[in-house]
Amino acid sequence: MAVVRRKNRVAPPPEKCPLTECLSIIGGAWTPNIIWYLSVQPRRFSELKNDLGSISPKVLTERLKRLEADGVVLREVKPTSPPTVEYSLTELGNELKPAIEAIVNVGHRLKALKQQ
Amino acid sequence: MAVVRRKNRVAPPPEKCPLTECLSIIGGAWTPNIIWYLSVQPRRFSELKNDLGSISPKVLTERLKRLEADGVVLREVKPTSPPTVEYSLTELGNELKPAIEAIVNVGHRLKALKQQ
DNA sequence: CTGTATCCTTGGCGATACTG
DNA sequence: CAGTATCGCCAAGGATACAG
Repeated sequence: MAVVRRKNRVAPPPEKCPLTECLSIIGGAWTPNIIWYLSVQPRRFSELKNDLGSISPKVLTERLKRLEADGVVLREVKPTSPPTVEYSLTELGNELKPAIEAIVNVGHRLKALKQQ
Repeated sequence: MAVVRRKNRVAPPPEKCPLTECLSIIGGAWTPNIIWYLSVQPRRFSELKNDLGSISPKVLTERLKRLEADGVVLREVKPTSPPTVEYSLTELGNELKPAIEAIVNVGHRLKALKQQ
């Protein structure tokens, strides 16, 4: 007796967690950074490679193909010499920007807090 | 001659990508979902385990310890019988909510677009 | 420049059993 | 209930070389 018991929970989880759809797109190493750089301006393969530092071309190709298949990134071959390829965000890709920016904002705040 | 060359890029990448800080916290399997559920209400270990479905206790422990060390999650042992432990978001943890919600919103939109 | 093709490593994660 | 302790896997990612 006199056992203290916790109150029963009233609310079950309010909604099955709906993160999966979006995370399946922006998940994976480098992907958020790629979207971040493309959100600033369209960029070429080698420009992205430089932006990202140590990414291997294989992985960059993989990510870009995936993003293109998801309708997030547009790939355009320019008739220049030598041929160049320009990657940009599609309209759908731009919908990801608020999410990325929210992450960036929190990143800044966390960094600030840590330095205190 | 008459070689078509692309215009030089004016702007270099505007800012070193600032995603790392935040992604090091919400990155990793299950982590965003844990924050998502905790953002609704404080929850116990086994409640989270149920919420998350197939997560193993080992991984859940790992994640919670990490989040606690990052100052994102608060762990409180309640003097009940049997002893229970309640996890909740700290003030810092609440700062992650906008990012999570942005991801959720995009997830919904992507899902809607795919179904068309 | 823009990728492919191969090979190899690692650590994140799952499964299971067990403890206080 | 709330976790540890072990074991093992395998797929994501890195390194490198090569091709159109």
